[in-house]
Amino acid sequence: MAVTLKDIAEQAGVSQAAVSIALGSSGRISGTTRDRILKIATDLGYRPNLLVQGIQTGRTQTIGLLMNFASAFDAHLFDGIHNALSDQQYVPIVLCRDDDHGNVLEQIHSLLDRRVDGVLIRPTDGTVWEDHLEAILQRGVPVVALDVEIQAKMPQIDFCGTDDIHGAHTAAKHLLDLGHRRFGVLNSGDPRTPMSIRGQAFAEAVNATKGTTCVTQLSAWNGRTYENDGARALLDLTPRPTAIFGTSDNVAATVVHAADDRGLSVPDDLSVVGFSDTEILRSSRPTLTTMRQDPFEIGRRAAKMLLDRIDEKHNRTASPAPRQAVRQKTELVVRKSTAPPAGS
Amino acid sequence: MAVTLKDIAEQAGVSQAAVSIALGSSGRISGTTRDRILKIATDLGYRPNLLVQGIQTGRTQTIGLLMNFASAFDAHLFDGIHNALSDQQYVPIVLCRDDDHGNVLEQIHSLLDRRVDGVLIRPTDGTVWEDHLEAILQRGVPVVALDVEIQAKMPQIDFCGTDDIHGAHTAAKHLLDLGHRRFGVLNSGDPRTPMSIRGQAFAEAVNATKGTTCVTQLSAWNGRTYENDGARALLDLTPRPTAIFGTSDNVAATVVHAADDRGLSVPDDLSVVGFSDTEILRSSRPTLTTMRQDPFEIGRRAAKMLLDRIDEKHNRTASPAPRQAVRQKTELVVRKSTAPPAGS
DNA sequence: CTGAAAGCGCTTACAG
DNA sequence: CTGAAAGCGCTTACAG
Repeated sequence: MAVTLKDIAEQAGVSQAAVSIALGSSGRISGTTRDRILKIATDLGYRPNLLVQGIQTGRTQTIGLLMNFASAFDAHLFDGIHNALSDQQYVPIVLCRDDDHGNVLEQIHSLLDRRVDGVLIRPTDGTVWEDHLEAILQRGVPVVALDVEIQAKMPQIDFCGTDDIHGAHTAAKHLLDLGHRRFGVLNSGDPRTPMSIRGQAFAEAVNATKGTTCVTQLSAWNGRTYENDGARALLDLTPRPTAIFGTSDNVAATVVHAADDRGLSVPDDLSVVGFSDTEILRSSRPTLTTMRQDPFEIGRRAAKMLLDRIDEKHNRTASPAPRQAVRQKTELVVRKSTAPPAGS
Repeated sequence: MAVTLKDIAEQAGVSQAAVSIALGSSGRISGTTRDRILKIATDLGYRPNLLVQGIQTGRTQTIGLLMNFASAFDAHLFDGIHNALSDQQYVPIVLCRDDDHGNVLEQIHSLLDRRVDGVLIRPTDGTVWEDHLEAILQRGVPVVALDVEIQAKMPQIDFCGTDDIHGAHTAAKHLLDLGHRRFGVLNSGDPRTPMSIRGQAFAEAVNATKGTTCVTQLSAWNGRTYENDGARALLDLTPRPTAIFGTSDNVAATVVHAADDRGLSVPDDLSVVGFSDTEILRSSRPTLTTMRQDPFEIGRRAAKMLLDRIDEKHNRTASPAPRQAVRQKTELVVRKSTAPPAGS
């Protein structure tokens, strides 16, 4: 069906090996025959079979991507990854946590069986990644963690994500500078997630100032949205916090809504800070003060790190570079949801 | 490195072909040796090389997926696809429109070169898909269109999406029943998109009732969010519409915001209906009346249709089934953004 | 019922 | 500088 090297070889009157070499980069074939072969290949619409090349060269130009999609943040992460990959003719096989078939190990094997050159993984949910990653590392397949750092900082696994601690400190400073002293933090469950890291860093930062209080609440994630319960609990405190740090824009939005339900005005009665600067919330009322992340750039950078590792593995020149952990800085975006506390 | 059939054959003292047959389904090997071979395979941790199997059998257990991610709707679409695929040990190579590398044809070749068994495609943006799809169809690779129907209804391309016309009619009926007669429709650019189809169907439905007016406006999509300009233009009409149909939840949200900016109350001064029932907007204020879609089910169904076509192709029993076009019904969800017009 | 051989479409040593 | 051969790890006719 498809055109093969053999077809070209027959038309050109040379061996199949000669065609393979002519089409390859290692200019081993004289200019004139080479041009002739190339022309025939083009005319016939030749396309290499990447499966065979993969077997032969040990490179499939394919990576595995393990991540879930829920928000616009995730979408941008993917766009960045896709952008870096397509620059180098790579494509991703994308697998996500599936409630019915939660077997991560099987997914990893599914990637390995297809001989992916590397794996990009966003290690969310409670999975014990350290165990599952064994299979990948044994095969010598590079792995990069995306957005969420793997708890046991394995020396073979690079990381690319956000400087959550710095971001949370900046948010804390913003609110402290405005004069706030009673804080609430709205967090999510898993201690490994960026959200938790932010929440802890925020609490540390405000606690370093005398005369402050800071109460942390958890917000339940039902798989699709956050519940309002955590936000309500914070607003029911006596005395009520004057400022609440939402560890993501989405939980921050639940605070705004809960305040609205109680007739509290943001920012007059309550200041709210989010984290991410997701576009979808840019039109929220009031507009949200937040720490801007650049998920596209995180995705792009992470994919590049992975591609570099893959190259490194094939050009066995020097010894491999040490583990890299890139943490991108966030930027404070002040909008209408923060103000000095009432009566200050 | 990896365990091969040869390794197993040596340990078992049989030929490599025997191992291949023993591991396959066609019980051609006697029970006792077969069990022995299976045990050795398990002990050695044998995993088949799917690249080789792909070359050999013509099936890679891999499909190509061409779609962009932006909203939660897209994420659910993907979840549904993933769910159906993983049921059958399939994985998707996911490619999306990339502003810098917009060459769809190259992406298609990139999939074909990797010998995907089928392609699932969401034919958004202005691309002339009919042309690009040639390359796929020539190879005999099945294609299913997802969510957006390809304009020229090619007989080889199945479709799975939403019954937009029925949904728009239902929305129109809801507002007409409430007593509205002056309508606005907020739409998006491309006439092939579901949004446009909904807008037209809505206008038709209300125009079928005497004494109604219906003005359509376009809302600009800046690649990440919708601008408010279209919504403002509708609110500036004299007389102002009493009800606006947003052809997606996101544009409906811009209407609510624009109304808010003008001090108009929803639903007292203005009724707004959305389309999709995206979770992220369930917490909007006021909560939005909308036509609920089930993107998970659309994705799942579309992927199943594709897998069926792939099977059909390999089990050349009967002649192929005719083109299928599945349009899922939507459900009207009445919330707080719709009410009878003022003064009625 | 089982083994030896051919073949899938390439690349890469190895001879001339 | 070029051709013929071997090999990647499988599956599937084809002989015994």
